[in-house]
Amino acid sequence: MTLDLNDKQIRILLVAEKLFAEKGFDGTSIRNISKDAKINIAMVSYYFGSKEKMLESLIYFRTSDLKMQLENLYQEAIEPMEKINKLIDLYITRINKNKCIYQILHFELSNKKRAVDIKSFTEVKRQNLISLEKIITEGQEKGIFKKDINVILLPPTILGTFFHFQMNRPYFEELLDLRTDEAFDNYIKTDLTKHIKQTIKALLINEI
Amino acid sequence: MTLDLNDKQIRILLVAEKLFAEKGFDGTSIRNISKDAKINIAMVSYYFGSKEKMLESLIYFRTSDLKMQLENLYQEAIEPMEKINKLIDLYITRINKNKCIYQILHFELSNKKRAVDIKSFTEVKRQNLISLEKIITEGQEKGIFKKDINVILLPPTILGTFFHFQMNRPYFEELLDLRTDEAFDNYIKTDLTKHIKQTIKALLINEI
DNA sequence: GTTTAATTCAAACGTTTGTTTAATTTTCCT
DNA sequence: AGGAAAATTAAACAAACGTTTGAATTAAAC
Repeated sequence: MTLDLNDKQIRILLVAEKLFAEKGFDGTSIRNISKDAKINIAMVSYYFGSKEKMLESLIYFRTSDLKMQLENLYQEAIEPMEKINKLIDLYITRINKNKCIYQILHFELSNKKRAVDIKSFTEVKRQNLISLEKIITEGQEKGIFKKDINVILLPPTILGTFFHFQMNRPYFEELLDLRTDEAFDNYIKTDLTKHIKQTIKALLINEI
Repeated sequence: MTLDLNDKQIRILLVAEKLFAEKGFDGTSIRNISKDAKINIAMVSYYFGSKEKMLESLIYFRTSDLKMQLENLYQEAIEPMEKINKLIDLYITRINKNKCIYQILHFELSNKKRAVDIKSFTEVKRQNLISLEKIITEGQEKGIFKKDINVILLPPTILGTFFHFQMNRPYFEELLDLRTDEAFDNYIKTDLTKHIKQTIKALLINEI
């Protein structure tokens, strides 16, 4: 699958991304999108074929470049624990920068109504897992990490903790008194990131 | 807020719960629900007033009894670490038994389109946090848990890990070769639960 | 048994939905 | 400049949406 999108197509996708994230795919009409993007309602069908195909284009547009990021990380000449920390930073920064598409994916992945093509995204996850496994093995061979680690369940803990915090934003905003966007983002960058790093580190090095 | 639901109303809610979880609130029509529940389409408006009010009734119906469960746990005469393990078991069993409503809540909590009344659910979360804080303090006073623990971020790690695993079910089904519902549920009850318990234990007792 | 209230139903309501049409405008190439 | 291709438009399409209506049926009360 390849995408060759012009400026106008990208503008439509950006508006659609925002609205899908806010109101869901079914909760957003083509008329909503065309109004915000200041285009005619026929343009969506003209450029993408249909509303669903536009969603597929959007997902591919936002996830296809993810592939290479973790592979590069493995090649860096730093300690395994440092790689893990960088990996967590990378995940949080990346997802925080692309909240909308991950919000959409989060819903669409568990939606039985549409069989939207997310093979490309699954492939990304598989690749990332392989990179993570390599880092863990490296750390084990150096005697830094302990032996029995369920690598498959590490991403759910890293991503799950972060997503859960994002999904319940209003609740944590009030609980932690984070009234501005800046305060909330800052808490993620400091306390939440620190918590996740601590959690994973504890899992990797402490014998229990 | 109180609810006095008759058998037919509950039957409607159960069908709605299933469909909302599968296809989303906006992705499910009243006609879908009435067909599956074998009732006339007018009955939803007749009993609940509107589709949105039905959602509110459903959320209240499913979450109002949650309140007391954790309070009892704190009172039990067992070690703090054992209480934490029981708490994790309780969360996983409870959510696993009520997958549908948590799937719905997960989406509705972050949906800007509807301002559905979830105050009752927020209150449940607050109460649970207080119970958890009491357990942690008890463990710290006994010298079992370490001092600086970010209690607020423990539920996101417990619940987030579990939800992330549930939300990406098709991916993990293939990755872990869990082809039947039984195999999947069994993996949750054994490996995933063990992983979460290990994670939290490592956070509570290991100095880093 | 009659009356009153609650329930159920088919039909219709006015909107909104995603998509298509056909005419028009703009862009690009020679 | 002229003609083919691409882009844009308003209008219309049938289908689906949530909700309401008013008559028919059942249940409850006296």
